[in-house]
Amino acid sequence: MLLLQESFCKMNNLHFEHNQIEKKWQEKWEKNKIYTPDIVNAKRPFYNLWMFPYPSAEGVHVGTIFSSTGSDVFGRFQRMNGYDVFQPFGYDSFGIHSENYAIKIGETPQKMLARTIARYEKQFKMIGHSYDWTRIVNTSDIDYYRWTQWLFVEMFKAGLAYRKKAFVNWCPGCKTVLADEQIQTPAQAGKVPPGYEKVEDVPEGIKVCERCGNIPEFKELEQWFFRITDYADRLLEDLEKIDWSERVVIAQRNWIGKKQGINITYEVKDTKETITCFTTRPETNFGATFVVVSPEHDFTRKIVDRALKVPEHVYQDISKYLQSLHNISEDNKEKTGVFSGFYAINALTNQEMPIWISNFVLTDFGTGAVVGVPGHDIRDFDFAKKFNLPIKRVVVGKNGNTSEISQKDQVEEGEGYMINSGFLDGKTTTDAFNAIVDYLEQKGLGKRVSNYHLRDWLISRQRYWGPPIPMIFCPECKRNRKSWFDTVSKEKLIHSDYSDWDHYGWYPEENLPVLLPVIEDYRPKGNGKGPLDDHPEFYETTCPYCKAKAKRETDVSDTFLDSSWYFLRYPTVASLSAIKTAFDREITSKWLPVNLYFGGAEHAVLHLMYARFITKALYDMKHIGFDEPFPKFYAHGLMIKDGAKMSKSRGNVVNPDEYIAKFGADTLRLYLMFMGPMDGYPDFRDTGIEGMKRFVDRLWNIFNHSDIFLEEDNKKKLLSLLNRTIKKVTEDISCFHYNTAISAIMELVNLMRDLAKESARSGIEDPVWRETKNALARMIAPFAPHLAEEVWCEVLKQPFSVHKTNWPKFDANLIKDSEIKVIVQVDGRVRAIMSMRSEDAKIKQTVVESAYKIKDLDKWVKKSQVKNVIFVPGKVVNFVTK
RNA sequence: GCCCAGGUGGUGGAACGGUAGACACGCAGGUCUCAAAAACCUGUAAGAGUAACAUCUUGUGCGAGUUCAAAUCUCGCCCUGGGCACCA
Repeated sequence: MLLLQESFCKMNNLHFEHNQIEKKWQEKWEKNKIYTPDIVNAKRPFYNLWMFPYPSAEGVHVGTIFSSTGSDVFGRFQRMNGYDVFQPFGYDSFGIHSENYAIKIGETPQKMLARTIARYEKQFKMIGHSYDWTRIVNTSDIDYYRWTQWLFVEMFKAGLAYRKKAFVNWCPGCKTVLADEQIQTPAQAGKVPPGYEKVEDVPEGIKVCERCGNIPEFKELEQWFFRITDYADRLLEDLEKIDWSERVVIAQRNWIGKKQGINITYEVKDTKETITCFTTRPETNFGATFVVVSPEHDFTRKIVDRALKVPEHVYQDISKYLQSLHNISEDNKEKTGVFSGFYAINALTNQEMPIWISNFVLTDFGTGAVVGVPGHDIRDFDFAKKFNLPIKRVVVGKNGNTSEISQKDQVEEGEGYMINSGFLDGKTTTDAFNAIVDYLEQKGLGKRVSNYHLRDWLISRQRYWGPPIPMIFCPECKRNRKSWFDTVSKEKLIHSDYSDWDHYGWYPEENLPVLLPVIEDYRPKGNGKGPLDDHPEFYETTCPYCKAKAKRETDVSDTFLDSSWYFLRYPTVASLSAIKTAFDREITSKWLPVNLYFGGAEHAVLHLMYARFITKALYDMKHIGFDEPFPKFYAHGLMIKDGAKMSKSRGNVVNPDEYIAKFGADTLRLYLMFMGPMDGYPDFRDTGIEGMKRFVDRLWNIFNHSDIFLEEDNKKKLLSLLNRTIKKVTEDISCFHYNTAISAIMELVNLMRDLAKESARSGIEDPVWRETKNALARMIAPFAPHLAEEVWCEVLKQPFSVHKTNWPKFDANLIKDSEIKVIVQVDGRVRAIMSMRSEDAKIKQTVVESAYKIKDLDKWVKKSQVKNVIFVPGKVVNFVTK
């Protein structure tokens, strides 16, 4: 026995030689294509999708691996549950990130990407993910972006793409347009804008260019837009029918920002003019005392143009005021204003309300005009105070809750007076709202409307590295106009947003792609045009319809368009039909919608919104048969380092390569998954990874112990824990609680280790021991795929591959313990723990009786004192004396 | 200002009405060794208490409440992280 104990210690000194073993299996998996499902004939398709990365120059960091491993664990789990798992991989390689880095290192994006993609592939293969490497999608490939262009054309044909002048973010440092996501707070960007010393000195609300730290300006440019606002209601309503992480649903709901209200039209005294104001609180309109229009409002323009006559001194005041606004910088949010000289009539009260012109009102929200109800709105109140306008409150009945207003006390001090609207008494705010809106609509004074926070999607980029927008401007052509009429409803055609829409035509589908030419001067120019605008050999063309001289669009599309449909491309990409279509109809209906989408919550209102929109548009065009791309989306958290998001500019990026080399991919995977819950924000520290390496070695040692003889009770003990572990691990993986799944496995391994120590015998292996190892190898497979495969094939001598075997099943009968613990409480405090037969523990009388027999219990309670006994079968008995 | 997610040992975290701190990391002591590393064993919320056990008390950001029983449910605060924000 002593000798065997010694041999156990020796055995425990075995190390899992990850370097050779991991590489060996990675090669064998790829060679045998075990992760490549039969796309056409698969019986139980499961599309397991991870948000594809953009191949950044710094390579993969551990934060990326935290996320991708989370997805991979689930894919491997489902594969072992008998699904034909399709887990593809690709690169979001067209776009501003890639281009910016190429500029920085003075190389073309094409050259730079060839290198970074090769590096990414190598790194991802080292981690041992079960990707189908035969179906790579790369958004900058011609075979991909020709279909992105096709998608653009389809959107245009459906009336969902249009041009208008718009203000865009312009970085004076980089001399280029910036995407919204490139504008960050100085703290996020880690950059201090010019004129400030430290990040802390910069006032709140100022955002900067993530690259150079300059404060972006607004610049008016003519741009292509996608009409996502047409889908606002559906994007909102369909949130109900998808199973997404709740926080992402809430983020989308807020981003769409639907507000129901009414546009009330007021007549302007002594003119034929009217002013329409949007309000969500019409029930308080009896308390309206003024109207404010924005400096850009038509009414203001009419005064400036002297179409509306005002006394000369008023005109001068207004001119002076408008002039002063030009000197106010973007970040100066001080409210100023000037009286317009006119009055609007409140039809509800027949009162005259002075009309003011002020930067208090936003031009592009609602109608650009606001009715001021200072008795019920804090900002209206501030405005009224500042310019000495009257303040009125609307009386509220007992049940009404209309009067939650912070400045109530001030108002009641005598600043204003109360009036009774008759619409509020005894009503809730909603009832009052509906009553007044019905009333106003009947009288023809207003119209129910909804306003949204969501804006149309600005799709043009004055950049080089993206798909050229496949449009042609033909000064002559009328034929396009005809086609345009055929496909688009009249209502959309007369939309004032179109400037010269009737001269734009799409590039015929059969002529796609519009190739992005290889040019040397690909840097952004800073004059509001893309680099392609310097290349007549690119933009000079003939109209495909009338053969007149025409000009190509020289802007490229937003990178989010590339990623808004990539999941449709994956299943088709390796097939023959991929040359002829963006996505094969049949294959698409077999594999989509995506069964599980796994990715970061940071894309909540960008990628995830755009992808839903494009899917709905394609559904309406009858290209696909579903209108939600991701019925199930799991939002994982984000790995943190030293309290901040990992990023190169912060210098806190952790490269996984050295950890993989030193500890192995399995150890790193286990470590990352064990750090905390998948939706958390774990701070990466390498102090614990050695402990995980120890666990991997311990596992390896356990598997290499076969000389184990188990006593009967140990056998029972092991079987019971094994089955419980299978149950727990199965449940935990199903809901992405990987950290507790791993700890359950650790508990099983700890028991095995204890048993191995006391049960070593030479030449005998207990069947229970072997069964346990067999199940353990399969349970560990999603987390440590290499170790599991090595053990499965080389130690347990099972047929290749563990990743294609069945997930272990538990036997509910073996989980039941014959002895269970019952907690004995007195007044809710634990005073004893009884061990008893599980059948007995379910019977109240038996439990109570045995509890009374416990020595020392009378220290806490006497039978005579007990007023009540609470009994939870098999768990608790509580003696209540109070 | 609004919305969301969180506050549990020295650390990451478990438990999410029924033994708070599972599982780890770290630390301390020990075994083995000439020594070290590796491996293994023991201890580890705080306090009281004991020769040593036993045992008790207090503890899940703060304050109330519901309950036989609260980290968990309810209400009100405080703090941290994230998102949105001149949105009428």
